Amino acid sequence: MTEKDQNTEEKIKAAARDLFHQRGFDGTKTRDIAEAAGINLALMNYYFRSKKKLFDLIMMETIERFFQSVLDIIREEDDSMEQKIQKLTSHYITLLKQEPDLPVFILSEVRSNPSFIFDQVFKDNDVGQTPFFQFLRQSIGQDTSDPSHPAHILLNLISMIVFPFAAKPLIMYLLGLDEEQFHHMMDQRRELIPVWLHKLLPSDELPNLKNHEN
Amino acid sequence: MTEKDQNTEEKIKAAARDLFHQRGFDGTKTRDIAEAAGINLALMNYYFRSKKKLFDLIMMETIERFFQSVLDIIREEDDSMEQKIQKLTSHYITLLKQEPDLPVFILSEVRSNPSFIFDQVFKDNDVGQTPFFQFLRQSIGQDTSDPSHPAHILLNLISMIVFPFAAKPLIMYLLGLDEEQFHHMMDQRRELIPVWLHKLLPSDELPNLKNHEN
DNA sequence: TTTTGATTTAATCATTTGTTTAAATCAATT
DNA sequence: AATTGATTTAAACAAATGATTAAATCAAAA
Repeated sequence: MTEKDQNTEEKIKAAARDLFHQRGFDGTKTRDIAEAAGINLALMNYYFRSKKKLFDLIMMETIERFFQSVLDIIREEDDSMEQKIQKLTSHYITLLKQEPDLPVFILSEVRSNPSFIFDQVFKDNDVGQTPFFQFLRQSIGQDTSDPSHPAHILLNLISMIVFPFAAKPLIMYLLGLDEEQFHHMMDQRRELIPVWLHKLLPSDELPNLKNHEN
Repeated sequence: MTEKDQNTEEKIKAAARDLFHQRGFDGTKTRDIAEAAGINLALMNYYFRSKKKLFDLIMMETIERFFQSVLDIIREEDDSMEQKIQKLTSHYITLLKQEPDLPVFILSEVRSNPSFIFDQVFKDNDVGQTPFFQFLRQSIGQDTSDPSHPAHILLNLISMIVFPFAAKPLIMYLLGLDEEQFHHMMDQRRELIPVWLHKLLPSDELPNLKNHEN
């Protein structure tokens, strides 16, 4: 692996990542990747064996990058639940402003491949084994018709953060926004979502979400 | 157009709709459609000219079907805003429980084609020309940092309704739900979302969303 | 400088994929 | 029953697509 080779490999990965994120696996052609990376068609197979293997690599890196932050933020024991919510909201709005294609890419590729993608990524980092998620799953057994049930509240948090980016072109079209106005609205949601989430809870103490702090 | 012909045409459309909704345009092969419909490959071209034309037809019908209800519900002048919210929530949760593929299908196909899909559908029904959307667009010019700004509140409503279905496989995986538990949670959200939305507003009168009723 | 191994290229291959064609079949009318 | 037009079929085509090959190029080591 000389300097140039590494360079070529990275150029291919970067171009492939862009295209896969924008157009998905089926919508991306090997010749598109080669052209976007400025390399010979055969080099894609030389470095990554096949389109599918390249895709799997990028998919794994993408999922890992996307979900790693949840872990980091949730595990920080010095933060209160409110602080965690603020950090999650802020982090993901920043991320999605830069890469608005991520939600639809992940969701549309997950519908074909099922859980096996996540088994791969989550078994190493065991997101699911976090006290937070254990608490969540255990609470599923209980009455989920409670308006402040943790599963619903979490769903609402994720929905309010992610959906506007997933539906970005549609929202811009329907509300008649330009790129700048859209970003401005998302910046406002960075402050507003924690406020809204707080209103969804019965008291100031967030009794249903607090499980291992204060 | 004899009885049998109409039948064939409908069989093709039904099979194509299923496959396009599940796998998108690029992921659906003409031979898959033929096999699923139980017809000869050439009949797809005989009845619909090309895969693209068949797709465009189905896309238009799907979008129209999906958004027609918004219009019907929003335009009903005898309903208060709270009633409209209840009707919207209930209607779309019923629809998405039956067809959970719709959100990802629409969002992933819209990312390639831009607004031109909606121009087609919305110019006839002029969703955008509804007093509701005119009010919305006009209010964009004003201070959108207001926590109860209509654009944000509407975004939250749509997000809370649609996102859980868009992310259905992921949510089932992370929360460890089976199909029945997931549907049960969605049924609960039918009642809960209007309650939550109400909490996001400053007073009982929903001052920012009421524009042409009581 | 020569050698060696890695990298890059142009050309080609085999398969998949969307579409067409010409003949066969069917169903209604004469 | 024969005719007519619509529908269905099997076969084939051309282009697109993912992958491979053999030769050319390059860069470092001998």
